[in-house]
Amino acid sequence: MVESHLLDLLRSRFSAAIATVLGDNAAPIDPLIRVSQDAKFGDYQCNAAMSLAKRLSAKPHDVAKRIAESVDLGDIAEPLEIAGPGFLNIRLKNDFLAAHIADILAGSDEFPGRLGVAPTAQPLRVIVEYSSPNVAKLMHVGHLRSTILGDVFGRVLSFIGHDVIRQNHVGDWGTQFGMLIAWYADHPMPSDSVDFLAATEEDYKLAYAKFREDAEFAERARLAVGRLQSGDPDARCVWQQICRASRAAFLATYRQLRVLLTDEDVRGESFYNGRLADCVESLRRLFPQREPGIPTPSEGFAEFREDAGAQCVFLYDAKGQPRYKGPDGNELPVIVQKKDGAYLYASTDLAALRFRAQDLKVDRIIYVTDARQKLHFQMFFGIARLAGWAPPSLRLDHVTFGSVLGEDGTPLKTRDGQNVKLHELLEEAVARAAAVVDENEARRAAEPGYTPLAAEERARIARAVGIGAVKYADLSRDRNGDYLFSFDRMLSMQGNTAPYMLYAYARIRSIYRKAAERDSTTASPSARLTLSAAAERALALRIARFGEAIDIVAADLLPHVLCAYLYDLAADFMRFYEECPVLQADGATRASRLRLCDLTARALRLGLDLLGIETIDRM
RNA sequence: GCACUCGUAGCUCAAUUGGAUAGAGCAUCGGCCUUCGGAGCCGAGGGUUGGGGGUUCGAAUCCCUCCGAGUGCGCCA
Repeated sequence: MVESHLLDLLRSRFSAAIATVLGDNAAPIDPLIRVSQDAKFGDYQCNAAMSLAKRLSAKPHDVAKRIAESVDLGDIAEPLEIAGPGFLNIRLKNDFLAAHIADILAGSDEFPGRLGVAPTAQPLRVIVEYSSPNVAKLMHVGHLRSTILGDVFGRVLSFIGHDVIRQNHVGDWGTQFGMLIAWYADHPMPSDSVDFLAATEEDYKLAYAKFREDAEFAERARLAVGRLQSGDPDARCVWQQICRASRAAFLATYRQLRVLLTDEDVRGESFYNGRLADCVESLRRLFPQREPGIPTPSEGFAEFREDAGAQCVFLYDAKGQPRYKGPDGNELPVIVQKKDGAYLYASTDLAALRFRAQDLKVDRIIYVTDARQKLHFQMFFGIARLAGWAPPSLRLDHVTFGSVLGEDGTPLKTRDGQNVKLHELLEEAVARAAAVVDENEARRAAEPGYTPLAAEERARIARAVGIGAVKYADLSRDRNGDYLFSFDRMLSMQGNTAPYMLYAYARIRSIYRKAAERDSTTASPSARLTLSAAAERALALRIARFGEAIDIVAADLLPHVLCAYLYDLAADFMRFYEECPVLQADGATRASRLRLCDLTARALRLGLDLLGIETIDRM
């Protein structure tokens, strides 16, 4: 086994030592290896002694001593230090650390370009369902987090080696199309321009107003729903035009956002239309009303029955009590078919899950939607499990996130209370970034020997910084909470922001440009690394820990952990940059430092790429 | 009423899922430009982790209980 991470390596060494201490037939114990919070406690620490003390009826300090005597770290760490009640502080040898990042991470290992991250031993087929905007409407801030987060999950899981299927579950079906079809029978449809969605969104508002005022129009709209669903060519033609133009607009936004979703990832609600009736009938068969007196299974059960004219599934726990209740205290059903016969999103989600499990044969489905839909997903997962459509081997995750709030702490809206259009928000971010770039250029123009940036390159930088800032600001927060949107903070150079990270990267590129100008010696892959300065060592250790962050993001779907790592990496580099001259250093030191720069740049670029953020050589 | 999320420095956020003296950025105050990009770096002050109990070697983290904020709860998605 390749112990690509230092953490893995230490775990296995300490597990062996603890096994020795405990004796032969003891169950394996987690060695509790943690990263030390303070450099004076070493690089890592083993915290197992305290918890083992009681079990061995010995003093924690003595247990720590026995572990320290048993563990084989001669080649990788300085002698262990026992501190406090029984902490074992581990300080890696400089030579080992240098060799580790040079050999394992530099691409001479079996996973070149992966910075030491090995592909998973158990690749799974994973669906990531995200973004999911509504056809005939502009995307707004409400779609931002799902789109950005879902894209990172797809990138990271794919990087880890899983077979990722992206699904854009767009809202392209439903009663609103009746109104639009009826409306466009009397009015021209907007052309497939960039403003198509803005126009259809306005038309929808007009159609909806007319629907409520004009009984004749309302009737035609209702009939149009039926015509669409029964495949009437005219109705379908209008619908298809709307869907096609909408998709083109979505794709433009995805390109702008550097999101990987393509036209082929679109599998809208309409796709499942033909499967809904069978889905509901299957539920009716699977969940008959229970005879009284039959013992309830431990996992609970479901009942299918009509209630107030709607076809419903009711969920019960192991005691036969309703799992969910409404505000009136009555049991709360999942409605799978309305009293007028129409289907709802619960039926669509169930049909989609069946399709994915049976036809796409996936091992895991990740739904990226906001936290407000939590109850829906709990109920829907519950039905899918009880129906057997989601067997225990199929992992289901509802990845939730909070709302985007404005500076006043309320959900982000325009002054007139409208949703903020996504393209407008992104354009403003790029415009603000461009202003900063221009300001910086104007200041630096006075510097001797400065070659100004071409207008085209300035624009490219502004896009990378502006879009990167919006994405990074979102991703760097723990997704569970709401998050305060602030252009000023996200475009700030200080702190955990995209510009700070991009600046660190650009500084490294600048060193390489300068090195190439002066003479041709840049980093040679065989250069020996020496870590004599504190800043060199700290940077090297940070680089070696790249895989730890990736592991956490992949396991817990928490991108902010990767952001925090990259911030620490960039900050470590900045300190190194201040303390350790690279190009002025001579011979071996210079080669070694160039190597550190190269590794830092690679880690930053790969990390940011997994976050869907573009790096730039100058800014 | 029930359920979920959250409450950490004046502000915006972390805390490797139970580890040592709770860390960053902003703001405030003070240092560093004849050296590779100062969009930078270093330092100082700033905390009863909403309150109170409990669990244990050890709690921001787990349990109970109050307080406060947000969200959801039958035919929208």
